[in-house]
Amino acid sequence: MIDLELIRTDLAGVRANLERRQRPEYLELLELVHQSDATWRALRQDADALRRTRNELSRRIAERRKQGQPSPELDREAKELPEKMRAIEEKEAALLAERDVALKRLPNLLDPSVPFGQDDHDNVTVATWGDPAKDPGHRKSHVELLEELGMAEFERAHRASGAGFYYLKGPVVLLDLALQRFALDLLTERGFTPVEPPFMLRRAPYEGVTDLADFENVMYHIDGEDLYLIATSEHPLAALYQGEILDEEDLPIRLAGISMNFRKEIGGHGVDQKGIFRTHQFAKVEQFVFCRPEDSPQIHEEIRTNAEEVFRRLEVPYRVVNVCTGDLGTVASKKYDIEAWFPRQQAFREVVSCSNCTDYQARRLGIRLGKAGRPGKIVPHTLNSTAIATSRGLAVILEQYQRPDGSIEVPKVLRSYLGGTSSITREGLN
RNA sequence: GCUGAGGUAGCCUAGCCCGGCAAGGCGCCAGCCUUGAAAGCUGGUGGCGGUGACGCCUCGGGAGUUCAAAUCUCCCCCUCAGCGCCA
Repeated sequence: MIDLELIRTDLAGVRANLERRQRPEYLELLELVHQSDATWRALRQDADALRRTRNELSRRIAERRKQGQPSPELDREAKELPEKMRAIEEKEAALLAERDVALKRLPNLLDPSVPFGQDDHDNVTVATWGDPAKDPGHRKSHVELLEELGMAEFERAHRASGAGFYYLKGPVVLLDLALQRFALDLLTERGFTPVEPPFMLRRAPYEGVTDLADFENVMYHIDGEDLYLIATSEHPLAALYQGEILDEEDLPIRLAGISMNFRKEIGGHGVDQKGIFRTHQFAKVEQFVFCRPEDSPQIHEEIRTNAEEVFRRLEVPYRVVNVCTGDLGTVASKKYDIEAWFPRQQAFREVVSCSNCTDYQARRLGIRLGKAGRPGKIVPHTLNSTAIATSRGLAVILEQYQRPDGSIEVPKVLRSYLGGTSSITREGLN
C-alpha cells in the first residue's frame, strides 16, 4: 500500500510514477483516492463539530443530573442530534471506505531503475553466467526422461488429482529433497534462519501480502473456512510480524522459508501441460528479509547474489533480467528474474523471482519499526527471492545433466546429500 | 467439537455487576539532580483532522438501547485452558 501521506504531499510525483506502469485504471484509482480523501477531510470538520456539540450537551446534562436538577430542555435538544449526525456520519464512512478500498488496489511505486517497457520482451538482461547451449542433440524433455526412468506418474496423477499434479517416485524424490537441503544450507551459511511456516493463511493477513486479484486467480481456498493455501512461503513469512513493532536493532531479519506452494494458475502453455515445470503444487526454499528502508536496495542485490549462487553451484547457466515496468507485479517496486537455460527448449525460463517490495507489504500488515518501548512510524521494507523451486530446479537439472544413455548425473554439489552418489539410473542411485 | 476464562494504549493491568471525559504500573522520551551513570524527583509518552487555538476518535469487530456505552442487549471474530478426537 502506498503511503497516503505521499499522495497528499506529492500527488504529481505519485502519478508520474504510476504512469510508467501504463495501466489507465491505476491513474483513475489514484484520482479517486485523492478526491475521496479531500472530500472526507472537509466533511470530517463538520462531523467533528457536531460530535463536539453532542459531547458538550451530554456533559451539561450529566452535570445537571449530578446536582439533582433535571433539564428537560437540554434533553430535548440532545434528542435531536443523533438524527442530524446520522446522514453526515454515513457519508463520512462511505468516503473513507471508498478511499481505502481504492488505496489498497494501487500497486507499489516503481524504483527509478526499473526499465520502461510493455511486457517480458522488454526486460533488460543485466547479467549472464555459464555457457548455455552445448550439444543439445540428445536431450529429452524432463517428462520423457522421468517416464523412461519410471520415476514419475503423470497420467495417474491427472486421474487422481487432475492436470497439474504429479507423483514423483524413487531416487528423484531424494534429488528433490537434496535440492531443498542444499539451498537451505547455503542460506543458513549466509545468516538466514530456516523457517517452516503455516501452509495456510487467513484472509486478513493474506490481503496484506498479495495482489487482491490473486484471491481469484491463484490461491486455493479451504471450503467453509477462513483459510487459503499459501502460494509461496513469502506470504506467511511476511505475515509473521503482522501488527507488531520491530526493534531496529534486530534488523535485518533474514528468513529462509521452506514449504509446499499451491497455485491455481489460470491458463497453461502447451509445452508445460504435462510435467513438473508448471504445476499446482511445488516445494520451494525462499529468502525473505525485513530491513530498514535505507538498506533495501543493498539487500535486494544480496538476495539476488544468493539466488545466483544456487545456480552457479549447480552449474546451471542462467541470465538475470531486470523486469520492466509493464511486466512487474503489483507488490514489487523492483524485480529481478533469474532465467535458467533449458537446453531441450533452447530457451531461458524463469526459475527465480527476486523482489524488493519496499514498504508495500509491511504497511498493509501494520508492521512498524521502533526501539524497545518506543513505537515509531517508520515502516520496514520487505524483500523476497526464490532460492530454489524444486519443480523447476529438477526440470532444469534433468535437462542439463541427462546422459545419452538415459541416466542422470548428480550435480557435484548435491552428491553429499545423496550418500555420495554420482548418478541416477533406472536401477536407482549409483 | 464441548465447556470455561479472556481480548483495554509498545507491554502488563484496573474499571464492567451499578452507564457520565480510560485509573495505575513497566518500558520509553525530556527535564532536574550528578564529574558520568544509576537511583530519586517532575513532566511527557495511542490514532486522526486542523496553519493554529483546539477538536474528534480509540477499550477484539459490528448492530442496538440511551442525551451519553469499555460498562447494558444482541450477533460475530479471535486467543488461552480443560475435555474429546487425532499423525
